[in-house]
Amino acid sequence: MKALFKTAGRAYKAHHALPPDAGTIADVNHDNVVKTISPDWVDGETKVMESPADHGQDLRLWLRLLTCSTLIESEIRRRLREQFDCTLPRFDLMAQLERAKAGMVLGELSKRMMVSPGNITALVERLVESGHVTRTVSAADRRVQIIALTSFGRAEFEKMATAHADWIAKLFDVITARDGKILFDRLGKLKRSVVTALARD
Amino acid sequence: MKALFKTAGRAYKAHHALPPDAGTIADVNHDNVVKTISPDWVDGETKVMESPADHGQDLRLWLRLLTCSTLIESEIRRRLREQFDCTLPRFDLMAQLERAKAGMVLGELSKRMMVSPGNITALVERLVESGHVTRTVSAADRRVQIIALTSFGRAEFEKMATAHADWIAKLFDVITARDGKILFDRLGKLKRSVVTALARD
DNA sequence: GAAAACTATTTCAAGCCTAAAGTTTTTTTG
DNA sequence: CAAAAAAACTTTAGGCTTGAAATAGTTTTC
Repeated sequence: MKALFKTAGRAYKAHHALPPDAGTIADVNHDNVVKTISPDWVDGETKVMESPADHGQDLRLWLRLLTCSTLIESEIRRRLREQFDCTLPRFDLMAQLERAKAGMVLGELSKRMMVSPGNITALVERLVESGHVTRTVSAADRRVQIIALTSFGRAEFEKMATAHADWIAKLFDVITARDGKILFDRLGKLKRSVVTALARD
Repeated sequence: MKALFKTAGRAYKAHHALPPDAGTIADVNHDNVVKTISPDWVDGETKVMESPADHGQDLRLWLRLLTCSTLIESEIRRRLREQFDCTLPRFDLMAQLERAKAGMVLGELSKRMMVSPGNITALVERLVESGHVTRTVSAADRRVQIIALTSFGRAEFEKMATAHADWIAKLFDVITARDGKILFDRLGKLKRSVVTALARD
């Protein structure tokens, strides 16, 4: 595949730090940061706690959630880049295609990946260039493009998917099955809460 | 502030779909997608379940976690853009600065926000241009730049922070305090698991 | 005190991502 | 059927992000 791009992953990243999940965002990566933290934080948190309806609890939960997913996501991006010279969006796109034997329409890819159509255009273009996918104009409807994995693309993806599953398993190593179940369950509730709130518009 | 940029938020986005958190990633945003889903998915999940050490459970948990945070994050980006013509990175940077009365060194910002230094350079540049922050070369060490909120920046930030806390509270509305506590707690465990795994390198 | 090592920041190339404004093709409607 | 509407993409401008290389200033070492 020979270096399609110079960089692309985000090795750092983990925005959002509003009331900073007490000592936890910072202490995760830079030991020397912690000492500078305590006094400000108390203020920040106190302030938040005083707002109506206990927003503080929700905010802290949100920040911790974000910290977790960013931490994991960054690591996966880094490994995909270092070990496979691949980005997460490329991996995701191939993951979608893997289960669509007959290929998938560009718009469908966009919907499933929850990214804008214009984004997919360029992403697919690069994947075509590197020989991972093909793009065919549909005979039935000439507006439509069908994207499918090449056998090379499929082979590459299998390698990455195996490694990926392994990385996740190792990262989640210490979590007991029971806690995993609880998390999964409560995150489901959270998702429903968010979706419900979003629907109220 | 008059339109600093044309776009910037990601209204969609929510990559990763490896074994697709059954019916949940897709059904969240595009009603018409659901019908195309069922058969592929079962296969996907079955396959994953068969892998050693029950990676499937971890993978599903990871995907659900990612779905949740992406969902919330996208919405926040969207609202920041629509209601305040601001991006999440800008908001985050100001949030960091808000609790640093005397300003903060660029490198410190980079560490706290967990993004690369080169990124902060441009972000700060734009915030200086729009009058939200100031950038001063330190007298003690001329390599160092001290970034601080202007009073305008502070005022703008306060408005956004208030709205932001409110958005989160509304999104988390349905979650009981008890479930919130459980989530917060287990996410703490998860974070420790991840950090531990990352340290083993 | 000069050379070497280290630190803070900027610059660069390239990919990611969005919203909005086109383009082309198909479907709907009067 | 022809005009209008809708659908599937592509294009464009512009912000975000990284890793690596370069710049400039400070500290350490001999």
